[in-house]
Amino acid sequence: MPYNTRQQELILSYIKQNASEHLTADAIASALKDEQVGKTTVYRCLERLCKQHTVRKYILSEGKSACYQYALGEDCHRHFHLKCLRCGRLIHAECEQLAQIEEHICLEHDFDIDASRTVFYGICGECKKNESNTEE
Amino acid sequence: MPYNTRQQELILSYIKQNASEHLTADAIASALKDEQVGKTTVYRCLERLCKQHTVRKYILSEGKSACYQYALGEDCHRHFHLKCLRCGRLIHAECEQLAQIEEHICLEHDFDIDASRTVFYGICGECKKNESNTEE
DNA sequence: CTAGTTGCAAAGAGTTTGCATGGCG
DNA sequence: CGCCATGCAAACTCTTTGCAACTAG
Repeated sequence: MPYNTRQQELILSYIKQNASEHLTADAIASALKDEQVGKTTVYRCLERLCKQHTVRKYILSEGKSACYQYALGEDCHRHFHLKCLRCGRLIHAECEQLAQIEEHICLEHDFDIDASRTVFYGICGECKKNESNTEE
Repeated sequence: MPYNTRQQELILSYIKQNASEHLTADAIASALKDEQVGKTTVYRCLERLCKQHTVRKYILSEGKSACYQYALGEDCHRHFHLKCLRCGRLIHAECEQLAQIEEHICLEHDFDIDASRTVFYGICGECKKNESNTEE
């Protein structure tokens, strides 16, 4: 039977307020350091919140921190990540058609995609523009 | 100008011989410990081989070792890769609808996907079947 | 009360780096 | 010979764990 603690409230509240962003455990701990929330607690809370699917965990690149994001009520909210190989920018793509990719691959290829691990690599629009001028 | 060293030959040769498997840096180092190949060298060699696209690096599970696999000569620009997080199997998916994903992301998200770098992570059909019996 | 929660410090795992040595071309 | 490659040890990063103190229900 889970308890309601000050720290847990603060962490969840912070994640909700920043639902549009990817937050690392470290970022959350830093943001709440004035409120006296320990880093270990942040990790343990996030683990709990993930288990109950309140928060989604993304592993965007190896060795780097995992990212967390508030999982809005509707679970059709899965999104994919586009990572630019040139500038390194990470774009979150939320889009109906991308959700269909998941379905297609599941039905036709018998493969359940884990969107939290999957990253599309390529070149973003900005870099495409710059590339036409500046050849590498 | 890269040099040809004994260690590099051994590492590449081992990866080629085990092209059907996903190998961790540690596994490679262990397999070659009799041949006097240091772990640091394995890491640095793999890094080089990845850069020249001779080897592919996979992140199969968070916190765990990355895996490496020999990238066969095949032209991998035309299809996508599905990597099973459970069994490590790599599936090459060639399919008209997947090609449309590329187009969709290019047109709607202004992002040119590099299919040779992009890997979909998830659970394959085989593992899904096994999973229904053995809950984790 | 009593079981879940906290948080410091320390352990851990995987990977990277510093630096002196070794060896390819 | 010059320069890249090697390898040990130590550093590093992110995360988990041990354990005693704390607190919600």
